[in-house]
Amino acid sequence: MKQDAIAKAFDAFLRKRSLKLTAQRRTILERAFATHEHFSAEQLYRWLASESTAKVSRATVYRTLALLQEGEFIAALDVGRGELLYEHVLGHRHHDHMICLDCGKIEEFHDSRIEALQNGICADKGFELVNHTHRLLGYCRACAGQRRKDAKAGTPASKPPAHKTPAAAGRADQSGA
Amino acid sequence: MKQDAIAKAFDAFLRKRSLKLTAQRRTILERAFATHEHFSAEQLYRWLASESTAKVSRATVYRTLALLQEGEFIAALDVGRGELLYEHVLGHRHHDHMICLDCGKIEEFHDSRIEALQNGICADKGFELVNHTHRLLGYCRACAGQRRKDAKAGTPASKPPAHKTPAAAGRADQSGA
DNA sequence: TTTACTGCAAATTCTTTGCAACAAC
DNA sequence: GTTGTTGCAAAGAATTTGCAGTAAA
Repeated sequence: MKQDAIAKAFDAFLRKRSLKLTAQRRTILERAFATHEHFSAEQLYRWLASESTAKVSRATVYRTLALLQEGEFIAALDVGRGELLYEHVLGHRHHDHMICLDCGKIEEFHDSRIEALQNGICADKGFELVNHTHRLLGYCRACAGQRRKDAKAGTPASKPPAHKTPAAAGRADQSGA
Repeated sequence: MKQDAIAKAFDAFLRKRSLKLTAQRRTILERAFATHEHFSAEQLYRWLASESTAKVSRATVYRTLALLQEGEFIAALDVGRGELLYEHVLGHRHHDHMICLDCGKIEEFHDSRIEALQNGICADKGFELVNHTHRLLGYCRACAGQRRKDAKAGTPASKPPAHKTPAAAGRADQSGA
């Protein structure tokens, strides 16, 4: 889906709710759809601060991301690091995520057999499914290989994930409960 | 699994890491295993504050919950309300969750066919699975029924979830991304 | 006695909000 | 002109942390 169509859809969405299409909203929409990575609010804010001439405040970034989420232009993903990541979804097929606990890499997967089973479960319980998140946490091929090597070489402990705030560590551990 | 066996396991866990079994830790462990509901750190803190004679500080509650999580005595679950909920897992079979967006009710489900498919996907990608979370968000039977009734009666908007902080609303919306 | 633990209050992190100035429509 | 928006800085919420005193082992 190209920027143009997206912009139009956003405009329509805003119009439907009697909201206004401002320069900031346009900027944020464009930047969000210009990347194919997952990004955080802070990340997007910094991109705009450094790349763009027009500056947008953090507050507006948060407010607009919320709006884009409501309109299902983007979706939020909690990778367990204390902050939410976003990805654009308009024009993309639904998928779920495999998250590497070491390097943070996110791979996407989709399996319609799983989704079918999921629907069956909901039907059985009379549960009206709105959406779902299915996260697989573990080590990507590269990191898994490295860890095996380290283990053999006698580096017993795993190095701490090269990531974010220690504060977020706990949240990451949402062990498949 | 009974309290006694659990206490023993905790003791062993602590001993293995040269940590000490304190009165506070014992109190927290017991209370966490005495409930069959999902609870937050704050909830547990308040339970202890009101029910128990020995008072435990919030900081210790957080610290001990983290410890119990590491030892896989309990697991954390993010229901998208800005705080983590915990449930004890020691001696319980793994399961996933269906979360009602209206009343907050949590139902558990388990489907080994899904887990098998999941493992297959990981094998294909060389992903070493450590754990997973599979959350189904929607409306439980009771709330779904109520909503249908409201809709017919001409109560077009959905009442706001009778829950927590508005701040958490955004996080809840992690639309199946 | 040594080493770890606790409570307190202050600090952090991400995110939201009140409000006055401002810009779409 | 209206009505919705922005930016700022202050407010929040959940959780963590430094430190001095306390208690297991």
